[in-house]
Amino acid sequence: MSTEAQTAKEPKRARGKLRVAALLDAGSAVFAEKGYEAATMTEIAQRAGASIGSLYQFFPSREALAEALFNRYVERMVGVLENIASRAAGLPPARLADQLVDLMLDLRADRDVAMALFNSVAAIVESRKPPRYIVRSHVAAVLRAARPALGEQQAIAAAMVITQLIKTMPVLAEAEQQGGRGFIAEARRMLTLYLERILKA
Amino acid sequence: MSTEAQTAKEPKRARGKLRVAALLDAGSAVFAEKGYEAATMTEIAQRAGASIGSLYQFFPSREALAEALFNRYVERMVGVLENIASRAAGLPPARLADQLVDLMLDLRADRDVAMALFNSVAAIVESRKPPRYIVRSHVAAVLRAARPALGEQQAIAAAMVITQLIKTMPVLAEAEQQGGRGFIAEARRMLTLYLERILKA
Amino acid sequence: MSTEAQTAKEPKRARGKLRVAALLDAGSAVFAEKGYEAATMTEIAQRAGASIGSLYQFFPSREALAEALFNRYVERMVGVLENIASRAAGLPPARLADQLVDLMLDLRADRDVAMALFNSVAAIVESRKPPRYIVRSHVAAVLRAARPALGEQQAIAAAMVITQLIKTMPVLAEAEQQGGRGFIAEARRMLTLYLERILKA
Amino acid sequence: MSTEAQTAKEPKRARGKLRVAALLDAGSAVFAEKGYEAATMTEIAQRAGASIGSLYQFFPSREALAEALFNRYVERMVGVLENIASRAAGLPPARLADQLVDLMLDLRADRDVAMALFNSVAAIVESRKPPRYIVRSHVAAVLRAARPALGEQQAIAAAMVITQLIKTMPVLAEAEQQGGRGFIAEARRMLTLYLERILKA
DNA sequence: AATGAATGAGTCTTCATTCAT
DNA sequence: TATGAATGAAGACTCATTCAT
Repeated sequence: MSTEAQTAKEPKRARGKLRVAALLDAGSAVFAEKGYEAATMTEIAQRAGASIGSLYQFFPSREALAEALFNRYVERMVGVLENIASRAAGLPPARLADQLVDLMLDLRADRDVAMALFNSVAAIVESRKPPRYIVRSHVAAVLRAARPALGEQQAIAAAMVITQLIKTMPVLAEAEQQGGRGFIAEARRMLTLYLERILKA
Repeated sequence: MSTEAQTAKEPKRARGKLRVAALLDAGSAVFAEKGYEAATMTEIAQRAGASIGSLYQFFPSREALAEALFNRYVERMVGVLENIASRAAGLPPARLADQLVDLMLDLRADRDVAMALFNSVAAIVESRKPPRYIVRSHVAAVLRAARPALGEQQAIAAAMVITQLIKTMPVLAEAEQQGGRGFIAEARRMLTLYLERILKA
Repeated sequence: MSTEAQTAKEPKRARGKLRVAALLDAGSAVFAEKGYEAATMTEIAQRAGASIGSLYQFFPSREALAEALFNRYVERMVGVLENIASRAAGLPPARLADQLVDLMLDLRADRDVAMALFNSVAAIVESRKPPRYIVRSHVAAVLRAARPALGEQQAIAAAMVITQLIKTMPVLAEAEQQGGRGFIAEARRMLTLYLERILKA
Repeated sequence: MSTEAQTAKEPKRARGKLRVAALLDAGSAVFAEKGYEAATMTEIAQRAGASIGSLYQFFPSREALAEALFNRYVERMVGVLENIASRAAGLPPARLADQLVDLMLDLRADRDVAMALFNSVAAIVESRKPPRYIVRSHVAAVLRAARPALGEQQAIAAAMVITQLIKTMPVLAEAEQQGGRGFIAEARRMLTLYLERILKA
């Protein structure tokens, strides 16, 4: 209920850091598999090889764990987007489209957790602006790096749609694993067509 | 293996039919608001003005209710898509894009439930092929109605991506309600560009 | 809770009698299969091809149905025992033992329900004396018919043990169906030995 | 098919062991009083002075508790029977009969639970062979200890009937408490007569 | 009489969280 | 710090029984 999830405690020693990493990974896996509500702290602790008490030592509530996981996702995402932005100038649209598509394919696992958590966790939902807009604004930054003349409003609107489109990559990837053909290629095409229009002189 | 959720029971009297309709609407609202796991049968019954026993009379499990709701969504979606297909021949790409975008905006409420359920309900996940592919294949039918020369494989791949793109409309619509500008217009543009390429002679 | 189970309503017409018979048979089957607590009125009605309302028309409570079933068992039992008593004079012990053993084997199905109900139904438990002692006293009557000189107290004590022994016949019969050999024969032997001693001049 | 009830969890601390003992005793009492289906986990927990959560900590389901109780019964039974077997050689039939009768009278409480559970619990019913045959085979071992020349098949058949007979002791004992006379004595007589025949040279 | 919808108390079971050891 | 036992509110689901049609 209470909106303000206590934040995770910083581990002071190496042993603690390992434990925290294991707990985050376990949480990531379980949340992704079962969703936020259906995931249980007990299972997360078990999968990390820790006791339930130990889990609560570092993450004082399930919400705190979820938030930590979500932040990790946003940080990784932002890291990659900044990297893309730094290399965006002069990149042909098709190449830029590839980078954005591959970004989501690479971070697929992270995205699964993020999705599972996004609509469920109060602390995340209420601080919605930050995470959602952070990613979008970094996509906008990529666009403006590729074409500095682009207006800010236009960059934001375009970034919004692009963000939504590339978010669906994991679904397409899975559909291909199930035997589908050419889904991701088609998405690259759609994105390329759009970028050509947006970024053209 | 056999996760066969018992299916909804058909009401045999007038009163029952009204009840079922009210229960479906309540379920739709609650699932959409809270997600599958967090939604409680008690709240759904209350919101429909029924007792918990009455809810279980017609939907023998939460899963059965979810499934019924999902089916309702697919049916509505298919209905509209068939309608679009019947009028697709000769329609300019921009018009077709509008129809597809508006479809999702109109069925927004239904789609919210569908999203909430899709990844959570075993019965739906397991029968995933039908629902997911049903919508996709109807989008493909629209494309082939607009341009009969389109190859089947290509129609399917394009339909997949288009389906994913239009699925994000509700998010864009909500973002606009929160003050954003031009998101949906930008999505129409992306889709139009893509359709022009796909459907061009 | 209330100890006094309303008794079953008498059907006035032929159609009603058929229905009652079907309900009793269905009740017998379901109680025997699942036990008193686990048996549900709904299933009993269904198995009899009747609606739940129809079931309650004739048996105003689950307890009333159980009691009717139990009475039917006692009546059948008593009927056979009276028949045996009428032919008991001069019968060799081994023949008498056979009759008693066969009695239980023949009424096996009835006995399964009776067992399922005996310890569970308040109305039966509280009126315990009648049913339990009725059977026992009829066994005692058989003994005294076979040997009139037998004292009443002794006849009762012997009848008690004999009753308990023959009650186990269904178990032995089932064990033989599962591949066991000679169980019932051995029971006949035990009973014969005992009767020889009890009935000898 | 696989009705594998999760089994009881072993307590790892002293406090847990006390709890488990109290829970087993409470379960034993309640199951014996009300039968498997009618016994509620809430009442069992209350009677053990524990919270419902505490009960489920060690017995993850009602079935698991029942199974643990049943196993305890079989173990105790087997313990006594092995003791009897070790002293059976040369014992006169009347003494052996006494031992077997007293065994059931002593373990009366355990037997009441066992009876309550035997026909109700899937996990027990399905593993029926082990428990049922374990007791029977230990009775057979007693017989062969008393008379080594006894054939194995004959020992088993006799043990089956003897097992069934002595199982009825609790009923007889209760009937005597209600004012009856000589029931148990008569049962001893029946068993003695049978053993004299079975064990005679 | 027959039918089936309505009710809601009561059961089992789960799980986040706290705390003693 | 680590562990695991304790707690109890909460939720899914059942079912005997009643009643309107």
